Amino acid sequence: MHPNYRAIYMTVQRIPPGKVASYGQIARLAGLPGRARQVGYALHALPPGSPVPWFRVVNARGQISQRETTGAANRQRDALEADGVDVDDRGRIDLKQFGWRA
DNA sequence: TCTGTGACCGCAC
DNA sequence: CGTGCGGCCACAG
Repeated sequence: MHPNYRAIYMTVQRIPPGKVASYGQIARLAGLPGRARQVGYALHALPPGSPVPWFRVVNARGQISQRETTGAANRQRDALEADGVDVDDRGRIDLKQFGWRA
């Protein structure tokens, strides 16, 4: 596995339950400043059933990122609510309340 | 090599 | 509040 991917996955696993982090934030904490896109790519490549809590990663505006199939986004919303995070009908999250401040 | 694409970001309107 | 634009960089073909 690519070292950068490993660093990204390690960082994502540090997000506390009930909190969310942005792609850019993960990139910075993983030692890859400005490479938020690679974080998205790494999560996209993540196999199903992995221990990495990918659902705790949202974009900088506190919204669930939309992808090709809306199914994934819906599953992410469910996972977050099961995690105790409030998500409105438009997929928005209050970062003041649920943002992870490392 | 070169090109198109993308689970992004920040700023200007 | 929303949309658009340039910048970013890894990956696939």
